Amino acid sequence: MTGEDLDKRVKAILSAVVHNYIATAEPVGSRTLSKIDEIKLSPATIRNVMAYLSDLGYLEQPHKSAGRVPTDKAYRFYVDSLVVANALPGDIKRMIDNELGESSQGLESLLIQTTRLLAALTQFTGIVAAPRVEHSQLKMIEFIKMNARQIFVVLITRSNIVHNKVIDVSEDFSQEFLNSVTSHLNSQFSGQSLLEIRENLMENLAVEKARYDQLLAQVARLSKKAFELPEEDSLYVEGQSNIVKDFHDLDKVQRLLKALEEKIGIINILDQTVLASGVQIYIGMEIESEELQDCALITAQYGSENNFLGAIGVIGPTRMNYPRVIPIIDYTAKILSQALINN
Amino acid sequence: MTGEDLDKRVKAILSAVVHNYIATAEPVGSRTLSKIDEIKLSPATIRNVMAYLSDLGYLEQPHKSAGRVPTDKAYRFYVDSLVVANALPGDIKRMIDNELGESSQGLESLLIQTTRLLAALTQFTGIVAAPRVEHSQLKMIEFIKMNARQIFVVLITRSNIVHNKVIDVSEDFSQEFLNSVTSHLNSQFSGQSLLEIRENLMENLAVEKARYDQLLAQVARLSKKAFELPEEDSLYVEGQSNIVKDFHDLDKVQRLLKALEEKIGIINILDQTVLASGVQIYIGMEIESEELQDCALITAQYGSENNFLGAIGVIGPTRMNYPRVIPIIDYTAKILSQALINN
DNA sequence: TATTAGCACTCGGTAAGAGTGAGTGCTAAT
DNA sequence: ATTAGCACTCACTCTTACCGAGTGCTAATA
Repeated sequence: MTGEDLDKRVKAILSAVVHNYIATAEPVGSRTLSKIDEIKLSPATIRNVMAYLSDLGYLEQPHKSAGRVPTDKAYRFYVDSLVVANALPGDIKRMIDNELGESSQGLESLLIQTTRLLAALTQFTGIVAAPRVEHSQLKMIEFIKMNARQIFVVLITRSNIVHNKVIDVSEDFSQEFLNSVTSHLNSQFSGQSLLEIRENLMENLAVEKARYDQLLAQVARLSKKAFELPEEDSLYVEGQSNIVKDFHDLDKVQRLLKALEEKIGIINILDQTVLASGVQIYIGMEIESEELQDCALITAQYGSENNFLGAIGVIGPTRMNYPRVIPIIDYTAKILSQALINN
Repeated sequence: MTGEDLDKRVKAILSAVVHNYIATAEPVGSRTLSKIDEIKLSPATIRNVMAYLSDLGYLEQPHKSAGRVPTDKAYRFYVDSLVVANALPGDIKRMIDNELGESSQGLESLLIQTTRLLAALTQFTGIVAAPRVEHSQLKMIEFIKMNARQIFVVLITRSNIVHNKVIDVSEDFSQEFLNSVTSHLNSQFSGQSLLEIRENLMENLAVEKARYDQLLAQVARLSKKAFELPEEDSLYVEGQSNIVKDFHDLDKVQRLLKALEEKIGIINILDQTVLASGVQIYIGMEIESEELQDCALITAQYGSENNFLGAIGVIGPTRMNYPRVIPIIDYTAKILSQALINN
């Protein structure tokens, strides 16, 4: 990304600054580095290197007589040079296993639990994007008549994920009739993605209309309604209160909370994650959202190898402890995926 | 509650202090009152009255040389003396009608939308407790077989509210068999509350066990699982970011956010509301929760006359604008109730 | 030639002191 | 019963001074 190829010693100092800043949240001075580190250099030498790193845009000074603070670029370097992520401590592993292992809970409560778990383990804000409906493949659909005007639709995907909703109808269909419609839909569309089904149905609808067959046209309309997609994929957010710890500016806190409430911006970012594989890290300006500056987003997709369903992650300050958080996200995504497959 | 019967003039001054404090969030001094109000009295006289009110516990001074601030007791007096609530402005009325009027959305999204609406209109934090399952009456139950080990249960109540979940079973029941079970359950239990049904089933289970009839015992276990209640009723919360505006203390903000995350405490308070009728107001210490001090909670139940389902409300600072907020809660609850009945 | 010691300089943060003003309680006059 | 007058309180703001961590630059050193 940035063509710079830094000297080994320069890299060591940059890493040390980032490391120290993550630990203390205080600007790092040359004296501190000279003392603490195995980089046996005098403060003066370190100052030279730091000035160099400032020129390259890796470090910043809050004001002239203060130590250095890492920029987004520095965090990016730091994260990229973390070749080996920390191993996940056994007790945390066990916590994740316990929380998500016991199955027999519905999708929704499983995802909520995952979100809470992420927040609790990382002490940041946990986010989980629910599986996207439109690309999932139909396993079966079922209609249950509620009353003359409403039908309850249950839709089960290949991944055993259940979606359901109520649709309004103008005609009073009998349950027997509904059953015949569903068995037809099941045999015709089973295995196709909801998006494909929708397209097929649109064609059908046109054909039936042309035929002037009242009943069939009604069935077509009914089916179309049943496969209509929800306006908005849902996002679970937990642990907002952790934001207060990390940002001491009330204004900043409010804008972050607002951004989390609006959800849509974050869903868009997570949508990218679902396509990429493994743990993804977005730092500061790499997140295109205005409000999420000074934040880092660590995410991973979940689902099975060839069928990724959604993404999980945490949002925290750019100065979060990456080596600690990354393996948590990674492992949680894996266990969640398993829980969904076993489902 | 407090036996005090205040002089008319004293009441006027107390009201004026509360009113002014709600508007400005600044401690109110005697000079301010003497100027602004139609109470044509000198600051000195007002000071006497204020000293009296301080003695009775209606007013407090942040420090000796500051104006007065209302206590919870003062807000309680103020709210109780609001005989006539403000009429709700037409445009707000229309907003509520528009947002909740258009039906054909599921229960969940309707409740979420209500929560958001409350937050948007009041600029405080909106909360909505979902209908409590256990007291609702069964209209019909339906089993859909997902696979050999899992069954999807749909449960529709008299109020046309749909609950659903996945249950795990050890036996591989056929769909036909499941249908026969549901038709039996429907005919036997339709109209009973879920709590009653559970009790009946427990008896059944005992009887069947005694009979050593393998199949019937299995059916009994299956039915029992189907009617098992969710561990926790759900609470929707929106507009947390508004908290930051009203509480300038970071620590306070964090504790409030935490309390909202935990939900259970707030659900308990709302449970009381479902039993009482009309708009309920809880001020400061009247809420038994530690974290919700300095907060007021305005709530109302929703549902039909003889069958209340849940409660809606807002949480804000005790110095919220009660005359403005109360009618919003009141009207929103009414429209939500209608939307659910029309459903 | 790379490193370091030395030094002048910067500047946020804290502390102390003074002045301001909104507000109070009390007393005496109306 | 009400009010004018007055001494007093105390948070807030502003100024001043000082401290110290940290810097950049230059000259000495290995």
